Amino acid sequence: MDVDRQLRLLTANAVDVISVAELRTKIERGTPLRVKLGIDPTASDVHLGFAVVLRRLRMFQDLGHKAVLIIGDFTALLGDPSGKSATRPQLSKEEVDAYAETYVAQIAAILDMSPERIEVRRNSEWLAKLDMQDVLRLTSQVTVARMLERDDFAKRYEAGVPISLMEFLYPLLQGMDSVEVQADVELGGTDQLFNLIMGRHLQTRAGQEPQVVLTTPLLVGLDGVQKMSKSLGNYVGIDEPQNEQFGKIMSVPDPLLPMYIAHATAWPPERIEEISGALEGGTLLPNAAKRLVASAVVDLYHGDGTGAAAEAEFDRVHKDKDEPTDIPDFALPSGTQWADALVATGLADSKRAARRSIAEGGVRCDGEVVVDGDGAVPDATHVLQFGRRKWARVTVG
RNA sequence: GGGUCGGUACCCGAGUGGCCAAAGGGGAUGGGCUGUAAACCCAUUGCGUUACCGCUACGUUGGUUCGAAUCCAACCCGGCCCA
Repeated sequence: MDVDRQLRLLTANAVDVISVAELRTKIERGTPLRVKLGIDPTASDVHLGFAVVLRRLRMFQDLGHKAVLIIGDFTALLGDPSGKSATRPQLSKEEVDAYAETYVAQIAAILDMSPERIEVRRNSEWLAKLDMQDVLRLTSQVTVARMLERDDFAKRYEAGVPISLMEFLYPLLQGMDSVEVQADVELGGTDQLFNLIMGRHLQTRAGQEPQVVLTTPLLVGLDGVQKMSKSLGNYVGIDEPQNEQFGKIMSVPDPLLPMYIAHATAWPPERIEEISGALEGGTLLPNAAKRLVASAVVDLYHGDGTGAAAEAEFDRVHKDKDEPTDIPDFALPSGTQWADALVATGLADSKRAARRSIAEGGVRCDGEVVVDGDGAVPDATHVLQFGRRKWARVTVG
């Protein structure tokens, strides 16, 4: 593929590219680039937000370049402060190992895992060996003023929120990774910009050609405000059931649509422009656009055709107000009270919460609003609905 | 190291002896409207079979008191200023 087309595909919808000229030069050499992506094994679910940068890496792979995946098993022990306005809890080695394993398994759904296209490394490999002298040499390469330029640090410092000295080490260690694997390019979310640039700085100091830095946007989560993350619960996991994914995407606030169109799917740039253009021009309604995105995402992670099935199910439940097809079953002893049944099926968090919802008319049994909060569920099989979205089938007796 | 201010529920934050499971806001949940969007309106928001009853909870531990988030002591953690 010619260089211009490669550049277009690789940089489309990216936020920062430092720099396009450097990237062009590297591509023109014709040798496969080593494209680094660091993953922080501190959570177990890969979601659409992280998929953004993974898809970008996949694109590099498809164009003949080599992915260098760094599992930050050592840095995870420090806790990356990025984007958090607080120090992240440190994890034990065992936790990190467990997360790393499930992570890599899920990543395989997006990346090309064939050995000639990917190299997976753990940064404990080299970081664990550093002695105090190495660390001192490393810290001497960056000034405090430079560190405080980092947006996150600057804000926290300004706000009087604690910043531990250890956190200053994080960008340095991540930069060391780039030196160690001799990265040509490093990818990351926009919150990683500072760390990525640190890689350039350290590589230059080490006499290497600096890596090109390419950042992708942070996908905003379902709440419409904060970046998608597992801990905020505003995410769509790539592992989630198709109906779940479809429904979640349908609940994305409209203003986020252009972002989801551009980054949640694997559409080529032309298709993205076409759809976002239609949306902007008013020839495509938000609801319809959202359906396209939702369907495309489901197809992407569950196989072609599954998006249409999920859409049909969605209409069945939300348009025709029918029961979903995949309601979980539970068996309960005769005489179980409503509140206990709601807790036992996981629909309610506590009996108090269950009672509250019953009192508010938020619980239905076989389509009828449950009124008698103190009574028992009659013997038989019933379909319970809690709120609009939670369902359970119970067989009592 | 010294001085000073502070640590309250998911988050922010009020509360300085009983009327405090703890104001207010955010978030979340349920309901209405709707396109499982937004905006808006109503309600709820520690747990326990209703409860003005019990339990748990205001950094930790111990103490004073009939009674403590509130007073005392020690300790732990943090911000700011000085060194």
